[in-house]
Parts: sequence; C-alpha cells; structure tokens
Amino acid sequence: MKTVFMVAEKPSLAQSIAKILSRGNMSSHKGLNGACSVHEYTGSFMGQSVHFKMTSVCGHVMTLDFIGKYNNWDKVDPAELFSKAPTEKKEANPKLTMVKFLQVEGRGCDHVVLWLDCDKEGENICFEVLDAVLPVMNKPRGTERTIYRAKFSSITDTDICNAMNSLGEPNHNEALSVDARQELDLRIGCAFTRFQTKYFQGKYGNLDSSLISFGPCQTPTLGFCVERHDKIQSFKPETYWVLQAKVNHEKESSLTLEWDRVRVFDREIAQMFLNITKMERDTKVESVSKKEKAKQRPLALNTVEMLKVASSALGMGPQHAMQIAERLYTQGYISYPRTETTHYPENFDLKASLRQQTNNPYWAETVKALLSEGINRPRKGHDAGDHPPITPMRAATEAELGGDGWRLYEYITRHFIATVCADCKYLQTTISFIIGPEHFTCVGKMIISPGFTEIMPWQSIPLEENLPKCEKGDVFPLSEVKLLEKQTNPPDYLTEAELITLMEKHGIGTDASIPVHINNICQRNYVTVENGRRLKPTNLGIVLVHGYYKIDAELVLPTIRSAVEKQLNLIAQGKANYHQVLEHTLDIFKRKFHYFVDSIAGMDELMEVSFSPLAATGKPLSRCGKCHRFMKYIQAKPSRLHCSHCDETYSLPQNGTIKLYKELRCPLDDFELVLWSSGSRGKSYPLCPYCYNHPPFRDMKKGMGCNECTHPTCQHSLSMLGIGQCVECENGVLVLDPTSGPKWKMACNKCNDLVELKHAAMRHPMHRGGQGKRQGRGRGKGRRPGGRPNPKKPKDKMAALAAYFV
DNA sequence: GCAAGGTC
Repeated sequence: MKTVFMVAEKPSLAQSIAKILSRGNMSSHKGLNGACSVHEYTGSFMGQSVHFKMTSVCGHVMTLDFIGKYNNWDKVDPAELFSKAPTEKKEANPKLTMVKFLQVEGRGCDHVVLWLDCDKEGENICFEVLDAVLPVMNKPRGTERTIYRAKFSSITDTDICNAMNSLGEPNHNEALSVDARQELDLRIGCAFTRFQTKYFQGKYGNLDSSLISFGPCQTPTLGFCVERHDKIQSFKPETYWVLQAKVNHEKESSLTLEWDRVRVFDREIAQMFLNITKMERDTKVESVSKKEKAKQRPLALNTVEMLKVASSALGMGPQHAMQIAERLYTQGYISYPRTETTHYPENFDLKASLRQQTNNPYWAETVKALLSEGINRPRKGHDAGDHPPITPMRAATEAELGGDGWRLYEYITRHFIATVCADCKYLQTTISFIIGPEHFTCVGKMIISPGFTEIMPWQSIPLEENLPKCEKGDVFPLSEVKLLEKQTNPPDYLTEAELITLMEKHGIGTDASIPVHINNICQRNYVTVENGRRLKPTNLGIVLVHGYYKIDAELVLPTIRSAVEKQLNLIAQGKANYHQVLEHTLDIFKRKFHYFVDSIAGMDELMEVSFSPLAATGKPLSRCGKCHRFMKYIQAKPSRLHCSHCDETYSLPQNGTIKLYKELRCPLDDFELVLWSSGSRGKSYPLCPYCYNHPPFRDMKKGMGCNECTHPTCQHSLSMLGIGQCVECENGVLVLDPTSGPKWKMACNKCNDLVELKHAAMRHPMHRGGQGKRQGRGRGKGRRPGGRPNPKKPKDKMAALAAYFV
C-alpha cells in the first residue's frame, strides 16, 4: 500500500484535519521532537486505498541569516550586508529538529499533500517542507505526481473535504516573494541597526546604546508614537466660547440645551450672540423627533480586536495578552487565538458553544434565556480564510484560570455571547429649540431593549437626563443664558489600542507580530508605558525619529512597509522577476543607507541636545594605566570606564556593581583594578579594565577578569587564588573571593556556582607572604582533595580551604 | 547583539 504524507502548519491543525479526513478513525503518536504528532489512518487517495500520515511543522522550518563570519560586528562594515555578505538558511528552531523529524516520518512515502496555511508564508513553508522530505521520499514512477497542495479557507468538514478533492500545486511565486521579504528585512534591518548602534555606542554617557535598532516595522511603529508626541508639543491652546441655555421644566428640574453652532472662536461674535439671546425670556420648541436607533452587536472576535480590548479595558499589554491567550488555547479553553477572521464558519455550532456556558454564575441566566428564546444570527464579518474567530471552547471557573487568565477568558466569552444577542435598541428623542435667531438642541436616549449590552455592560448606552414631554410650539421659560469660555486641549499620548489600530490600518506587522513590534520599542527604551497604557516616547525614541525625519523621512514613514510589499506582491503574482525586484529594492535601500551614513551628523546633533557626551558624564573611579589620571565610571548601560585624557573606553561586565579595588594595580599595565560583584550575597571578582578588553595571554579571551587570568605570579590571578575544579560545570575553577572574609566564599570562574566556607577562619591568603606558590592548583588543573584532612592540623591554609570544598 | 515572519 502506498503512503501519503501530509503536513499542516501547526500541531493543532494537523490533528483537526486528520480527525475530519479520517472521520475520527485514526491512531496518533508523538514525534521525536516532542512537539509534533503523527496521525495515521487508511483511506482512499486518487481512487486507491492508501495509508495516510498526517503531521505538522511549527511555523517556519528555516530562517535566514548571514553566514557566520558576517556576524562579527567588529570586523564587518555594515554596508557589506547589502550585497556582499552571503546568506544561508538555518533551522528556525534547532531544538525542534524539524528537518530530521520530517525526514524520519516522510521517508519512503509516495505522495506529499501540503496543508500549510493558505497565505504567502504558508506557501513558503510548503517549499521548506519539500526541501526536507523530497530527498527521502520514494521516487515517482513515470509521470506520476508526487506533490499536492490543499487549499482550504476554514477548518470545517466541507471545506477540508473539498480541499482534499481538489488538490492543486504549491505556488512557487508566492513562496519566492517571501524569500525576497526575508532577505530584504535581514539585510536592511541589520545594516542600519549595526551602523546606528556602533556609531552612537560609547559616545554619550547617559544613553543606553547597547542596541539602537532599526526595522521596517518597528521604526514606523515608533514613528506613530513620536508623531503624537510632536502634536502634543506643538499644540497651542485656543480660546473659544460656547453659548449655554438652560430651561425650567416640571418641578425644579433644569435642562441644558446644546448650541447648534457648537462654538465660536471670536469673542466679540460670541458676545453678540449672547446679547441677542439674552433679550429673550423663553424658548419655543421648533420640532420634536423620535427615532428608534440600534447599537450593533459586535462582530465575532479576532486577534487585533482582542488585543485592543485587552489593553484598553483590561490593562494588559499585547505581548502579555497574547501569552495568556496562547496558554488558554493550549489548555483547551479557547479556540486558536491568532486569526484575522470575524465571521463564524457556516457550520459552526453556536448553540453547542453556548450550552457550555450555562453553569457560569455570571452569565448563566443570559445564556439560558438565549437558548430557550432563540439566538440571534451573528453579523456577517470578514472571512480571511485563516482560522475561525476566537471563541470559548469549554467552561471555566475563575478559580481554575486565575487572575489575567480568567479576565481574558471572561472577555472572550462575553464577547462571544454578545455576538448572538440582539442589537441594543433605544429611542432617540431630539428636541429643537429656538431662542431669538439661535437654534439649540437637546438629545435624549431611552433604552427599548438592552440586547447585547446586558452581557457587555461597558458598552451600554449612558443614561441621560429625562427630556420634558413636549410638542412643537410649546414654550418654556429660560432660566439662564450664558457664555462659557473654554480652551481647546492637546491630544493625549497614543494608547496601545490606538497604536494597534494605526498599525493594522497601514499594514505594519501581522496579527501575530504586532505585539512583538510594540514590545520591541518598549524594551529598547524608545517608549515607556504610562497610565492608561499610553505610550510616551523617551528622549532616545524622539531623537531617533526626528533624526530620520531630518535625514530621510521615508525611513520612518508608515508607507515604507507597504511600498516594499507592493514590490513583493509583483513577485507573488508572477508579474515581476524575483531577482530583479530583490536587486532593485536592495539598491534603493543601499543608496538610502549610504546617504544616511553620510548624514548621520544630523542625527548626532539631536543626540547632543538630549544626551551628555561621555567626557562629561560619570564619576571618577579608577586610574588609567597609561596617563595615570582618573577614568570615569559610566553607569548607563552598557556600563563602562572612560578615560577622557586618552579618549579610550573600556567595557565592563554588566548586571552588577563596580567598585574600586583597594587601589591595587595590574602588574602588566598599571591600570587600577576594579571589583565587580553581582550583589551583596553574590559572587565577586577583581578585574583589570585594560586586560578585560585586551586579553594579555594567548589562552585568555576578551571579557575575562583576574579570576581567569593565567599570570603566574600576580596575587589576584587565577593561578594564585584558584582552588579546585568546579562541581557544577566542566571547565570552571573555583576561585577564592578575596573580599569575602571572614565568611570565605569561592566562586566558579565559568558558571554561577558559589561555595560558602562555613568554618574557615584564616588570614587573607593574599597576605600570606612570599611562600605561596601554585602547588598544583590553578588553571584547569585543580584537583579535588582525596579526603578531608584533619581540620586541626592543616598542611597550609590553602589546603584548609580546599578541605571545605564540597 | 541585528529584521520580520511563522509557532511551542
């Protein structure tokens, strides 16, 4: 019997599709990578009885990167990344050993059916799968076809079966357009990022320049936030005047009328209107209109809408919300959370989903009523052909989900129920009044039936004051006519929800990547999240965007992504040649890059305004070995030492504290040693700022402290303070921490192992005089003591220490 | 150490 190998984009889809095609009659087992499963069954294929093997990948199998030597930032000119630097495909997630997995499962199969998502990325993954499995599959006999592509637009029985009955071929052009996108993003993003980072790194003391990134999605995302900032900054409040009239009706109840002109910006004109209307004693009703209006129930939920509500109503950031949603999904509480679709599949069992919710204390009554009185047909949404909308899949309690998990589940469920509720109906009454020549209006709303707002109370129509019962021609006495002086207000910073809307509108990122881009600009310190999840750009974010505006605004405009995608679509549609588009687009960006490099002084001028140059920051800490003047310690990341006289910067270990180490000096270069420690209870070791950056011995690398130094006689070196092999790691040596007495500690110079010596009472080994030689300890040669020597009579103090070594 | 896109 022949074997048909089938591959979906993710494990959950492989399972659903296999279940449909096998009519539930399949056997499943986990694959060798632990992430993917294989579902097997017998069925018919092209009129023959065959064995089916359905499995999946986990998104992209491969990722694009430069070949190794081009990843050295110090040796490669970023300009080379545009053409010279070769790229290679690497496994996207080496832990999953996806290529091996596909080859093990695909070996000896006769046909392959590609069930990857029906978008361009999916088409590209088709070819990644083929690259892996074709070499190990059986060769076709004669003209027999091997490769098939299933095209489906939803995971429903009919759609999947239809796809199986009308298999096509993978679309090479669409796959190529993704190859081109990958290469463009890589070359452009990395070139700009490396250049900017290296240019600004170490120039300003209070600038965190460990990474100053650029990308065709993240940079315009930042651009939106700074654009709003600029609007706020340049905002000039204007004074305007509003005419307000109040009438008395019934007993003591007063009604405020809205002026039809809304407001005027000229004081004299406003005053004139006041004078005219003030002469009147009462107001006449011109007309009364009543209209029945409806507020529509929501569309079925997709990712972007979920993220917006999570941010604005639940106060959860998009990245966090997505993590929670993924957890709810893998635990079976909700459907797949990454979808653009807002339309339920035709055969979606809405009632079955509702029935699961009949025991929930918060909405059981609403759900039961819906089930007994009949549900409303959901609105017609958009079918993107990816996944069904996000819905609850089983009942849950607050206790089992906890905190944010429950809050997100509650929202998803309420939203789902709302989509099958009735619209909210209300009666809108508009009364028009006339005072002299001026018209005023009063609007009131009365709920007829709350509909979906019952389950989504935050959407309910605000209650408004009761309008008087009146008819055309009625006259009411005016109680007050006055002029209000007001000022226009600046807009506020962008909320995350507004930013998501902007990104979606301009096609920046996808439902899955939007949270990543927002997270990026937060983590890189370009924006901070303020109250109400508003995004406020930092000085760095503002300077970057203003710098791009100054040099080449296209780099930050939201059109940068869509312009490139337009080109890529030409490849996908077969209207343009892959190589030509790639070369042409790269050429444009290469020119932009060179212009940017030549004009970087323009951005630097802005940096100078916001940040202090290195020489002016930091506090004097230790002496330079060359000029013997004090160098300054710059605490801002990446923390470093700077000698303003020699104009040299020395990098330091990060994530810890740096202190002067007793004014001791390195015997090799005369630099004063500093002491790095990871915290009050953590490990610490001395280091020479010069050696740390310029390793003195061949067996040392950049970034090594004295605890790894092989200097044979220096009293701070590994050779002198090394005690024994580390138990936790392979090559580490436990080195005495000379500052730790009287509770002596030893720390591994490779891993994080830290050993406390409980009873050792001893003099500082550094002060023990000249007799201390290596005695067989030291670099890599540390030996573990054979047995515990008599603690009362140690041979020497170092041996005593070793005796405590666990 | 870098992009953006899949997904675990």
